[in-house]
Formats: sequence, C-alpha cells, structure tokens
Amino acid sequence: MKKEGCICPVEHAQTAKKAQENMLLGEELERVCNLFRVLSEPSRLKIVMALLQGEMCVLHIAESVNGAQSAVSHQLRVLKDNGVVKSRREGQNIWYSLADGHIIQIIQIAAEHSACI
Amino acid sequence: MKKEGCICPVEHAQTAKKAQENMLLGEELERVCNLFRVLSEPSRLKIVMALLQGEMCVLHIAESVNGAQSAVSHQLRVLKDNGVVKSRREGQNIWYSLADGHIIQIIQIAAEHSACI
DNA sequence: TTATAATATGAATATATATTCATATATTAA
DNA sequence: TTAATATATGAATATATATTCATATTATAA
Repeated sequence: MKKEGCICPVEHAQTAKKAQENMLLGEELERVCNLFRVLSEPSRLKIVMALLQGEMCVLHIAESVNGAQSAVSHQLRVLKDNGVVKSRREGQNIWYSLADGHIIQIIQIAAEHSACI
Repeated sequence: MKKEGCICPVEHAQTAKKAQENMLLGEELERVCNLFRVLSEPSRLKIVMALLQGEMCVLHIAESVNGAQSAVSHQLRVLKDNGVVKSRREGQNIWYSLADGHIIQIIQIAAEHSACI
C-alpha cells in the first residue's frame, strides 16, 4: 500500500493525504450510498420517475410502472425508509409523493450525464 | 392492476397515464440506473470522493480509501465503464480523474439530501 | 534481456437483495 | 358484523456482484 519510490509528482501524495482526511465515513457515507442504491434499481427508479408527475396511490403507481402490487409496495417501503418518498393516508388509499426537490435535481443531472456516455 | 371503481381523484388517473407515457425505458433507463448503482457501493463512492481532490494513480487512490490494489483496480474499471472516471497513462502509472462535473454536482446534492433524512 | 513496479483480470466464494406467493392488516361500506 | 378493497409483509428462491487470491500484462530500469 505504501508508495515510497513513487514516480508521481509530489502533489499527488498531498492529494491522497487530503482525500484521506476529508473522506466521508461511517453513517454519513452509508446514507449517501443508500440514496444511490435506492435509485439504482430500475423498478424503483421507475416509481420515482412516475412520482415526478405527481402524487399517486399504490395501485396507480403499479399501473404507471407496469408492476405487481406486492413488489411496488416492498419498493415503496425502501424508498420511504431512505427519505426518497413520503406518504399520507386518504381513506383506504395511501398517497405517495417525492420527499423533496433534491431527488428531482439528482435525477435530472444523472440523466444529462448518462446522455453523454 | 386495473383501478375501476377507484376512490382517487380523476387527476390521479391522468397522472398515471402521463407517467406511463413519459417513462424512461430500455437502454436510457439502464444507463441512469447504472450510474446510481456505481455510486451506491461505499468502496466505489470513496474512490470517487477521493478523486474530488484531484487526479491520482491507482496506488495513491488505494492509499486514500484504505483499500487493496486489486479491489480498487476492479472498481476503477466499473467506474470507467460507466463514465464516472477517465484515465490517462503516464509512464508506468495510470492516472485517474473524474469524468465530468455532473458527478460532483450529484454527490453534493445527495449529501445535502442525506443530511436531512 | 532480465528484473522490478504498476496495473489488470479470471475464477471462486460470500453476501446482498429483488421478486413472488401467500397471507395479514387496515379502512370503508353494506 | 361481514364483505370488499387497498396496502403491507414474512419466507423462499433466484440473481447480482464485491472481494480475495493468484497470476497476467505493461512499462521502465539495469
């Protein structure tokens, strides 16, 4: 792991040191990773994309993404646990929507990036 | 899957319809998911965070993230295949850096979001 | 050419998790 | 209370993939 007789410029050793010092760790790292993990499954990303259009109940979401009720419900729980969606009960229905604007921004930028690969 | 005698307001059916029509599909969906998947592994996200500090060779990156050479090399390939990092050879070394500014933006917003959960 | 250093990679194992099925819970209407 | 509808969930299976180990490749120096 040590780089002793290294060919790289001195600045690179400093870069490595700074990277080590500023490294995201522990719970904070996990939370950011979890957000990305949640958005990385096609079925879940489709649910999030559907909710860009507005609030919906579970069955309407399932219809939007062409998925099974059970699977969508499991996925919504993961999305909610990770702060991507929020929900409110309305009679027999539970309506889901995006938790905040960050999600929309992230997806837009990711889409731009992916278009350039 | 059908919602016939649905209690939800009429707008929700239209929302579902719009969501269905505008749904990201196929390769485009996969590319966006892949970007998120790549960023969702702690070991890989740490590499990306390290590269926020600047260009580095594999061993300096391994040092930054406290990881094994082989694992870091495998991860760098995944990152490169998905357009997150780019590389250039410099003698015996190969220097890696972030592919573009989108990655930085996405991580910043994700960190903000995660701080609010 | 040989030796050394940096990086990459194939195979195997271990682990995580998405989906499905069956069923449970919760709400409303009759 | 009973029936019907919407949603949630536990368990099992199937699949994806991160890491490790050993080794291959590439570039430089002696």
